[in-house]
Amino acid sequence: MFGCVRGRKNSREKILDAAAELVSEIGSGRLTLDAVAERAGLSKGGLLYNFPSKDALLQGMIQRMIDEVSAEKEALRGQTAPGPNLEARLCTATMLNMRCGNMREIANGLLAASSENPRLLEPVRQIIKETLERLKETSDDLDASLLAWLAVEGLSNFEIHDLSPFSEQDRERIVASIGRLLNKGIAE
Amino acid sequence: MFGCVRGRKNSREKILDAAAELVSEIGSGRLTLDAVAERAGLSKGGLLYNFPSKDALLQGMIQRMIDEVSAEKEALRGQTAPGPNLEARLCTATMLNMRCGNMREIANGLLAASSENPRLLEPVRQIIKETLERLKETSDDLDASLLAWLAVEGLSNFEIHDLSPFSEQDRERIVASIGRLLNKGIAE
DNA sequence: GTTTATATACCGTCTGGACGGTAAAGTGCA
DNA sequence: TGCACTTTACCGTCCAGACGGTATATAAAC
Repeated sequence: MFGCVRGRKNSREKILDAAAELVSEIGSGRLTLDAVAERAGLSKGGLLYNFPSKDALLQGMIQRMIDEVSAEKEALRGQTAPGPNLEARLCTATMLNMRCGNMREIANGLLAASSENPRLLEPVRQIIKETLERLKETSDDLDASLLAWLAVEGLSNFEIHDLSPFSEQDRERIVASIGRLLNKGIAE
Repeated sequence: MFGCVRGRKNSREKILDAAAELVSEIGSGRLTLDAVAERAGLSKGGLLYNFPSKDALLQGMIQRMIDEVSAEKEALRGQTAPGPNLEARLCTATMLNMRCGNMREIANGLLAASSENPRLLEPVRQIIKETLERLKETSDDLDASLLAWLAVEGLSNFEIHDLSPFSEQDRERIVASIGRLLNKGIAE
């Protein structure tokens, strides 16, 4: 076909998958190059060829997360009904949707990065800043948008750390009330 | 005088202080026993006498955090005006108050623990579960209480990771709207 | 009240393994 | 043949924990 099948692209993806899996299995602090290499079906040398250092690997993980989240968000943008606080509804829906599947991996990767080297979170910081700016520009009810955003962040954080005390019903109720908040705002 | 000045009680506190400081200085993943010992003005052997393993140290850090937060909360209980959703107002105020000072240390310790060994978060999980139960039992407006709680969690998480995009004004505005949410609920 | 015994608190060194990273030697496609 | 990619073999450092030892305090025995 086109390009090399055992090419760099392919290995990189396999490595990032392996790293993400491992982080959610054994915890962010225990991620080692040896383990990633083995899981990815590659020698350590091969891993270090693709990512010349552990920092580079973590950076790669973060970048992929960012890309995935923003892809998910843009995908949702197409299917979201118009209405008030559109941007906030997109942000919250994106996070809430990704729960099953890669959400856990994503945020665990962030943890891995920040426990190893907080500076790696810089791109994330940037995204968050931009998100706030967009919310400020476009929200019909900024208070509601910010609260909804933060609540979803809080919920996600609970779920990431396996700290969530909520039943499925609880969660649905919360999601619904976030929706109400974004549609109707705070009372008075 | 009385007793030993270099008693266990004293050393344990010094060690926990040192560990908390270090975590917020160098990051949760880089905490080593040697560094803690040196910072605490103690040999490594002495450290390991007080906390027989690194796990035990992390556990100690978590327990102290829990105790501090709950003390802060009870202190606030005395000075909080009666009104709707009292428990939620206490939870949120506790978190929001502790920001300057030990809040950062506290949550960084949690990070250290969870990056090293996620099981250490079990006591925290328990606290969260209990908090939810109390909120369910006592809230006048459970939806508002949960949203407020989660929003504060989200905000705290941003601040912990140095990810908060909010200016001081932004933050005040958010705190105010959380207050309004708890007092007046979601519209309609 | 002095000796003996035991507990408490701490020190400093050592070691074995883990882990990040390097470098030379293949492998196979263009 | 050269280039992209990978393996194998290795190095050096860091670090948790073990261990043997010390000094002070408390208690018990005589």
